[in-house]
Amino acid sequence: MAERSEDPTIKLEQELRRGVIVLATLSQLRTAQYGYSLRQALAAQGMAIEEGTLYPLLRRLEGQGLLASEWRIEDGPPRRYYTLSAEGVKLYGDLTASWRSLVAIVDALIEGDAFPGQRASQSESQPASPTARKRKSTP
Amino acid sequence: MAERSEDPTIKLEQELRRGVIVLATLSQLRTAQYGYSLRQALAAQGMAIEEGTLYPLLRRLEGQGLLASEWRIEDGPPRRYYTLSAEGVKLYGDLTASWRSLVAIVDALIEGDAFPGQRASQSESQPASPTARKRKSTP
DNA sequence: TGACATACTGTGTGTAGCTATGTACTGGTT
DNA sequence: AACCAGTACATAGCTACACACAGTATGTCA
Repeated sequence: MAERSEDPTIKLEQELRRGVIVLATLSQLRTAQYGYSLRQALAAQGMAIEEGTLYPLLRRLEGQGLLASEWRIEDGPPRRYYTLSAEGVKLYGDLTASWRSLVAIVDALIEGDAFPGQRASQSESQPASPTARKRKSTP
Repeated sequence: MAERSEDPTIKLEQELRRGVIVLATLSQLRTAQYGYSLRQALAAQGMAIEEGTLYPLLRRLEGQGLLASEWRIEDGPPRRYYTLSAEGVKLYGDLTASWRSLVAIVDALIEGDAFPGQRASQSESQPASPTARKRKSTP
């Protein structure tokens, strides 16, 4: 035995969260924050991120020119504060738009054919025909 | 050896989509489908998935006991039809719930402190987390 | 007979989160 | 002073996975 991680639910939920980690991070960096406070702020809102994930992420985003950082000395130890760069602001806007359209698509998919129990919001826009797609007209 | 998109936007949007691929796939398998038709159905609803992604995914999910499959011979070539197993149905329910709570969290984050541009006013779907956001860590 | 769409399989690669660990400073307690 | 917990950042190895880029084979139509 000793079969670990045979519960796919956890892994898949992690995968779900994985995609939005960057978006969540950027959303908090509209005001300057340092890693530790950022992590606490995210956790307080239900979006916990491990240190080993967050710190490399911040450096990666900075390396891509999306964040700017600087060391600041206050009373405590030196802290590296991160903020969105101009490029980061633009990307954040793009990502937000992508997020909204993705939510619309997925919501439509999971409510596609009636599923009892719960409903989330409106989903009207898809005239998707369930059958009759055997033929594809191509230019 | 082709350097693909140095544009981080593309990559990050891919990461966004990555998490929901399983959820989208499962949502369509409440009725039996084979890979190719599944792929077309998803693409028709705005959720295109590459073959090299979808087929291994289906086998992986089957290996985890979430899907059941069988070959069927009809007029065309043999097709492997997939459907949700009992376990898959349960996981699909769990994942859907996770998805909804994630959407609520992320929506709260990106609307956290007013950002000009666009807003999604009618997305008050979940009364899930009336948490005290606007947390500000001030040392 | 070719050309193309259909339908599935396989391999390689790059990205990236998670766990675990290391380093260093701070403030409080004994 | 020595210790320890919390703060704050960093790195290494492991793992999972989406995608590109092939292949293989069948069906249909000009």
